[in-house]
Amino acid sequence: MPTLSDVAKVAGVGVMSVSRVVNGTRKVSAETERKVRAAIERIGYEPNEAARILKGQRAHILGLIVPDLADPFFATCANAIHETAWNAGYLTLMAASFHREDVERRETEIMVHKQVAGMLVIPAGSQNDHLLEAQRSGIAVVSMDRPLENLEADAIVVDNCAASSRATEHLIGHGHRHILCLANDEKIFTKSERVKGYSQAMRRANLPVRVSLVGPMSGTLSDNLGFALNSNPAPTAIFVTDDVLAVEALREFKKRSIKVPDQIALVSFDDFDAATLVIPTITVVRQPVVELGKRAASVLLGRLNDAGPSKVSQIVLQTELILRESCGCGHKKRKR
Amino acid sequence: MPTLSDVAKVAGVGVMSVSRVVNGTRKVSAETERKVRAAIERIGYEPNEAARILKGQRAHILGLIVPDLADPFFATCANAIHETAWNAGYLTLMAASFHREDVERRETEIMVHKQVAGMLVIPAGSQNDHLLEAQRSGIAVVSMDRPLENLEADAIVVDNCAASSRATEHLIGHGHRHILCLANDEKIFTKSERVKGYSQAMRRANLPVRVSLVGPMSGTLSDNLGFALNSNPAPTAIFVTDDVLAVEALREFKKRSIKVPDQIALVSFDDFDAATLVIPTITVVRQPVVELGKRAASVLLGRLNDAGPSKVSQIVLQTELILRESCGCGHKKRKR
DNA sequence: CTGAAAGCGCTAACAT
DNA sequence: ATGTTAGCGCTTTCAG
Repeated sequence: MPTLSDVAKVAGVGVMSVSRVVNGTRKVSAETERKVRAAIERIGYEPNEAARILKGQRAHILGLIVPDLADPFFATCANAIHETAWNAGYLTLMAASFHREDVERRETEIMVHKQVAGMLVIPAGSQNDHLLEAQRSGIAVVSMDRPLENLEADAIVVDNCAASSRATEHLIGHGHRHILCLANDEKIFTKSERVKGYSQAMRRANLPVRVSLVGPMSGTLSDNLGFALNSNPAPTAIFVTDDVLAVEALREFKKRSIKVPDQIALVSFDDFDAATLVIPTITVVRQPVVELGKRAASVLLGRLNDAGPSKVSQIVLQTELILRESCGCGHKKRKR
Repeated sequence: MPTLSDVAKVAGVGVMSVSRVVNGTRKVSAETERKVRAAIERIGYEPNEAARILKGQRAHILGLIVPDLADPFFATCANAIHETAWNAGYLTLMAASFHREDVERRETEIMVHKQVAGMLVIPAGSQNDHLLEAQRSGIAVVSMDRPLENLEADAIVVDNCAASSRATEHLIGHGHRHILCLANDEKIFTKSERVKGYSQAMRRANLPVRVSLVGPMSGTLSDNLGFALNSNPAPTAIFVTDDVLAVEALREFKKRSIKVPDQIALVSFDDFDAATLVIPTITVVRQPVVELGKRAASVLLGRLNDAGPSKVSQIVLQTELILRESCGCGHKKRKR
């Protein structure tokens, strides 16, 4: 591996001239620059990042922490971030917090210690002082999908609330008056925003708000759905706050031989492969996942270049309601 | 950030004693060790990796390159690798090659330059001299999913061929004699192994081998499937070499109102969410994705610890044939 | 505009 | 068993 002084020797100049050319730090005579560039080219010099970091510079690496790298939503996001970063000359150090705040904290500390240039996080919890710490040590932090509460940082989020209202209103538009909202009982920002959006839409239409929570504390989906369907008046439509839950609900309907959308209409958050394969196809809210990642990376990269710490931005991305059959749209008149 | 000499000062010993305690390089008196550990604890010292790297050591980072981080197969694998590496004290620098050999090459170079401890690769192409280069510079390389041709390296692969034979034989067992193999026309190791496995099974049973290739050079799935179905004798069963293709094929059958498995039976490679949601549910070959990642990471981590360069290993993982309805199993007698 | 020297934090090699 | 010195490749500082 050729070093900077190797270049200097070959070019017949001092090491600092080489350093200045490489970094564009200061004016160098055209003649010197030419010689240096030629020498670099000739011996194939690439700056040693470890030495730069030792001198206090930051690595050309972005840190990314998501709850689970195997989750399609996060994976798609991570891929988009990697691509954007790569095009700007950065690699991405990715980590999964496994939905655990303590793991996220330790990973953050290590990344800070490794002098990453900036961090992108989909935070697992609400206690985010480790990110504050990172910011204090001069690392730009951008949060995605969920805003950071106790900390001023750029955030890119999706308008979960408006999207859920729109989806709910669509069901109302189909004439439904008893619409159940099926959600997980986890306290996750995106999920509670979705329940909120549903509730607001129902209240605006003077319809009864009925939320059925599923989870370790609230019982199984099968049980809860059973109660709801046997209640009076029984819901004629259902809004599900995520794809995993939607898939489970569909299995349940299949098991109970309940016909969608005739007996019960359904709209789900998150688009998923199976949504266009099952009969009926499922109407969903599609999130701009790739854009979420790309924008987050762009914002972060922007911060790295601007020295001036401009005001933090909160970007809210809009969703798309993909109308298919499960909501009652589409004239599926063929008998089967 | 406290440094090694800070620790030395606090502990009242020389820097080397501290270094020795931290790295366990050599014997240190119990007394010294105690003092050093206390000092480290007190001022919260953590070794500076940049300085270590500058001295020629390797980073506590594994490099991972897969064709596409958003692909569920690769993402699951990446997640498993990250977890295994994390438990061993390593972070993972992940990159997507976007199925391009030149990108993979550049990413490899950068990772080598960053002094990663080892590399895990699902190679995008067959020209793998960049990985050879990495090996030469002392970095352990492990390939996954696809073996490396012109290079001696540990490899963890799935027995695509045997799995495909077994799937095909299952269809034969159902009495099918005309079985079509539907595959992509890309020249990817795993995919051609699957076609091979199908072909071998057919030949062993003295049945005609019929492979229908789909892709930019070979025409659309819709067209090719159309030809095949209109041929004489028409296939009564179909073996699909991956989930994406299976999903497309199912859409096509749905469009043409062809009933699975009555008119045509189907078995697919790769398990996928929708496989249990559609009617009928789809029989698939399930790959041990998580194990693939975990084993690959373990093998790599093993190499980092053993100084002795033992013989390269090739681990072949077995698959599971998940019997569902699309192959003709399961007595779906209820009329619908 | 350019160069020489000092030192970032660490460890290999040499002293003690 | 322990301490001292030199230097990894780079940039900051200070002279020229």
